[in-house]
Amino acid sequence: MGRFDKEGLKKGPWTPEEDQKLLSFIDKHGCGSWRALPAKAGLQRCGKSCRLRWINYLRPDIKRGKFSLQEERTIIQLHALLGNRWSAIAAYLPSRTDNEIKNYWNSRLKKRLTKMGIDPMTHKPNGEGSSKYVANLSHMAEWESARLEAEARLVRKSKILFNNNNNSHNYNINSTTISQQLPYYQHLPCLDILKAWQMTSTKLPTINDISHAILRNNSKNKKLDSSIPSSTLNSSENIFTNNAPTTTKVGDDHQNLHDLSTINSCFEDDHLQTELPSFMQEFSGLFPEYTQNSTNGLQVDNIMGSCSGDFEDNKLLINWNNLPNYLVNSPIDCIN
DNA sequence: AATCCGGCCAACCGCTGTAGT
DNA sequence: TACTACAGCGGTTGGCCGGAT
Repeated sequence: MGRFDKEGLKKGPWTPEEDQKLLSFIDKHGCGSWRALPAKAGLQRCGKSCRLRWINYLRPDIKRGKFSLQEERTIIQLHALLGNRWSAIAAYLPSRTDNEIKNYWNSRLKKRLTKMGIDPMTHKPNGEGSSKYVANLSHMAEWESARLEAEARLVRKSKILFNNNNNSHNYNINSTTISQQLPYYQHLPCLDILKAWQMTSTKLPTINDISHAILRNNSKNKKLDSSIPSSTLNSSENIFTNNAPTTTKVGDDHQNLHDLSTINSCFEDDHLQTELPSFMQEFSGLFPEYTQNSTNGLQVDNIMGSCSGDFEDNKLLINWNNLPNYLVNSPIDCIN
């Protein structure tokens, strides 16, 4: 049964016995090194194959079965924004794997769009199509790419911080947690903060907000059991409710002050504080429906708080919610 | 009943980016 | 700085299954 490569490693479908071996090994030891895992687990497979089997099939949080209408819509809209970046799309559908989404797209959604007269690659109508659909997506694409840029910048920052303050993030390598399978940046406090902000905050955070939120998050996680990764921030918790530095009373105050100065210097030490406001200005005129009339718009007096000089007098009305969330909830009649 | 065909999906392959040395 | 090893990603393949003929 089964195929074998020239090194004697098994290929092809996994048997229930192999699954069981892999599961129980990961349960006991975690999945630190995929290369070393098969030998230790008694499997005649390459590490890559084990990793794939775990990520795409055995992981306990995987949702199997039919995609819901909402999920379909999310995939279509995110594909319009992100293209074939399946892992990025999967990040917005946490219980689905990139492979599953890719398969679903290739086998069904692509064909469905084609049938509707929409080019599945460009998301533009081949002939007469829905202009509303296309107009929505091109606006969204602009916003999303801008947002991704800003997020990437923050990730770089947080990575620096993360390395500098690494002693506050002691992940338990041996614990079997799903978050271990996430890309490294999803472990970083900064994105947690952005996520939480996007879901809960009614105002834009300033650099100070972000800095203090990072500190609170770090301090909180110092107290948690080490088996709980720091990325498990409760999405319903608004970490921006406490903005005043002097009232931050979490963890060791001395350490907080030290961490805060490190964070602030990181934000100050290159272009972030000048880039972000000008980049926001660039986009402020693009979408009048978001900058002027949106009923859900947010009054933004000073996007970068005290860090921005030029931008202080500009008042924008921006719906600065998480764009993919917006997309998921926005109607696109032509699809359903 | 046998064969064909298309849909579906798990798994593989090869490339790329990154961390470690 | 260059090199190596490895993880992760997206494209592709292969095989199973069910419906049509």
